[in-house]
Amino acid sequence: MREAQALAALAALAHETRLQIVRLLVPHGRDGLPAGEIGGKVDCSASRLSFHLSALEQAGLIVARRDGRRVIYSARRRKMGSLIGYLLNDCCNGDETVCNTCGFDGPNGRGDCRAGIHG
Amino acid sequence: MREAQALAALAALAHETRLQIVRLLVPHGRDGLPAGEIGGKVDCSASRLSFHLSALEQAGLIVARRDGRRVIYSARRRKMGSLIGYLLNDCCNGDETVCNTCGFDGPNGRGDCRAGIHG
DNA sequence: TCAACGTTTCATGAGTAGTTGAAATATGAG
DNA sequence: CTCATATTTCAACTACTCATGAAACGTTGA
Repeated sequence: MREAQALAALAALAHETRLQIVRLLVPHGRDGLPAGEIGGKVDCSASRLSFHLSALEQAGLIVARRDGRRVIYSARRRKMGSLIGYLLNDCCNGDETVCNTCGFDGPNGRGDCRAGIHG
Repeated sequence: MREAQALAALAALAHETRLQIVRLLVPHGRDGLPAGEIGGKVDCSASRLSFHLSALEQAGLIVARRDGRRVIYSARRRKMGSLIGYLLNDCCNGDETVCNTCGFDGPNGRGDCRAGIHG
């Protein structure tokens, strides 16, 4: 990921509602959620929600598709991964302290990443 | 890391100059760099630099100490790690696609993290 | 104490992002 | 076609962030 993209993604995530939206969408994977349902969970007006969804889409973090009269949004998880990769590698240069602190706990349990990286 | 902290950190990083500063400081670890030297590398006026350094410090991403008439700034690498951990775990729920894409390449080479996490 | 250096603070103005409510658009049902 | 639903767009306003240059602050050395 390039710096410009990373900056756009960071700016998009640096807002409470938008971060909530991403957190909500990631677990739903490709299926995503319709805008209305997202609005019900993050508690904001339709126009505000649309604004934030548009901001996230422009930053490449989510993608929209139409399903009948609803619009389904889903997280672009590779983009999120790229952003995190940028922070780890380009920004922090794979620094050991940074890596050791990220305390990853994926499907195989906390510490997997830490153990794998720096032996 | 809590959401509020993560939001503050993301907002701080979502600026070209400030991202550059962090990138510059991380490799210097605890030793850090004096403000003037940072200013020389990121090419901005002294007052602007001071503003950005202050923003990063308030977000907890860097820390300042005085050394004579100079002020030395260093990256708080654990904070960066915590932010990345927040993005991976709290925000993305340890999602496999996200993790696989982060393409970590720490000291032991690209792919360590990927291999370690999801078998 | 004085002058020089390194850095921060302040006041100001410009630009950008965020919120709101109303109106507009797009789709599906009757 | 008309109506209801789902979502987006628009205009207006507020609030915040950013940049600039001048002034102030703290430290060192003469």
